[in-house]
Amino acid sequence: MSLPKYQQLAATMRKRIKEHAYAPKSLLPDQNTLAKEFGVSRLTIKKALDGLAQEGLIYKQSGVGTVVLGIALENGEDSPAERFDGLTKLVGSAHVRSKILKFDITFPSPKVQKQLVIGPDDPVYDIRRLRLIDGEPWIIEHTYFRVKMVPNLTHKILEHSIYAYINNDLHLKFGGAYRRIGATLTTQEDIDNLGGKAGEPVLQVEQVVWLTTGQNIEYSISRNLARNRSYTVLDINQN
Amino acid sequence: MSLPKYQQLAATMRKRIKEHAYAPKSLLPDQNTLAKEFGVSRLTIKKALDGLAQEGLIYKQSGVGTVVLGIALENGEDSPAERFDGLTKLVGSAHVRSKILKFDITFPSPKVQKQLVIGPDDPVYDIRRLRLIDGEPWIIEHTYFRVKMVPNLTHKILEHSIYAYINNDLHLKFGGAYRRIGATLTTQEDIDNLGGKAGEPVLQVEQVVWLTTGQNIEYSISRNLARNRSYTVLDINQN
DNA sequence: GAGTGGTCTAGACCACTAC
DNA sequence: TAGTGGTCTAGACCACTCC
Repeated sequence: MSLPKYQQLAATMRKRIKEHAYAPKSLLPDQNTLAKEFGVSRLTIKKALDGLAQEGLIYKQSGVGTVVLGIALENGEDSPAERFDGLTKLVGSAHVRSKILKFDITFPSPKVQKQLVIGPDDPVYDIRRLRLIDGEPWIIEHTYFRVKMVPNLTHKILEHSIYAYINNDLHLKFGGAYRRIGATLTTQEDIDNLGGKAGEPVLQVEQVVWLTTGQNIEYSISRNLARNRSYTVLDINQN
Repeated sequence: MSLPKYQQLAATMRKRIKEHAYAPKSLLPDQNTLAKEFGVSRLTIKKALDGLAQEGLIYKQSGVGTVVLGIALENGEDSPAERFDGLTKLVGSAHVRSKILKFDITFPSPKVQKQLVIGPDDPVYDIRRLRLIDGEPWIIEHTYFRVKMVPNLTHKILEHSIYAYINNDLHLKFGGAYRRIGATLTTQEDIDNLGGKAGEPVLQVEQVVWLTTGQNIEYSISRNLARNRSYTVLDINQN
């Protein structure tokens, strides 16, 4: 337990809320009372509550108090952090397999140059993988990595988790991603690999991922049959 | 100017970053230096920087410093706050018109009961609107509001902005939303109203909106032709 | 070892809500 | 008027990175 106090407090409070030790729609004890109970300063309590507010578990209103919401609970743990762990960690590596459809090095097309903010002479890996969950075809991923930033990719790595390689072996950290979600129809490749029919709707997620250094590392397009997966977002209104 | 100091500081720093007074990829002055420059405590500086980090403008690394990223800039201001202002405010009320396709009161179906967490006897408005931007059909919205929470809806309100009515007249505040984005094909209604063809892909956004009190207020399904609009997400990796 | 950001405290004042 | 959460300070110690 070397977590900072405010995170430990947040965990405790989260547990109490989920176990309804604090009833939904009721007011939490005020921050001074909580500070005394836990033997910490009020600011530390506030910081813990700030985190819970961002998760949508509580709502704080000056002059009134802190209300227990308990809504985000029902919509299935949608921790934003998991978004950067890749499919393998999300579903569990035991269930995911990858079939490599293409593994090339090329110079980037103008579109890829623009997305990765690189010049035409900066080579990229051009990868196409079919991701299977429990043997069922699920997603086609078309990914471009800068060779300079993700060197020495191998078939072996591609068959497992690229993200694990980037995090654990290259020690690179994801800073964020920009995603565009759209609807399209099946292409011949979708039909061949995903088992779709002609004219079936397909959900497409286009994304640019960058590191904490601000450098773009990946541009990818993921496609799956609409009946297999949708994209969910939990949006908490700050202000 | 009655904004808190840390927000004013954040605004100043944001401006400096966007004007490249702090060059991208360079290190910001350290927090103690900034605290002296602005004549505030270090914690206030940190709070300002925390905000900028959440926007994806900078990245702070303990033991190193604070790097200027300047990436989110290019992807077009995607302020999450705007998500709760509705289409009218997003595009500008001068450009938006609404054609009311349906305006009823009914008892909720089992599905709507589940989404709004209400009983079968709690009446809801059943609204279908075609939203037009600059005269062009854009989105079909199928919306359910609890009558108890959004009383006295009129045709006049529906033709303008429901969200403005909820915020300004009812003084209710949105707490958050849960959205599911999926891909489907055109229905007959889409073809009739959006001008789509049969078998064309449609982007569908299903959402449940709740208030700061935790009560669900709205369940809605929005549909638009995939060629007209996609859904974008900016995702910053916390940790 | 020097410098960075992260955490934490004790105490203070403020704006807001409610009665 | 009393109580709430929001802000802010000055000062302290820590873990971490880099030289």
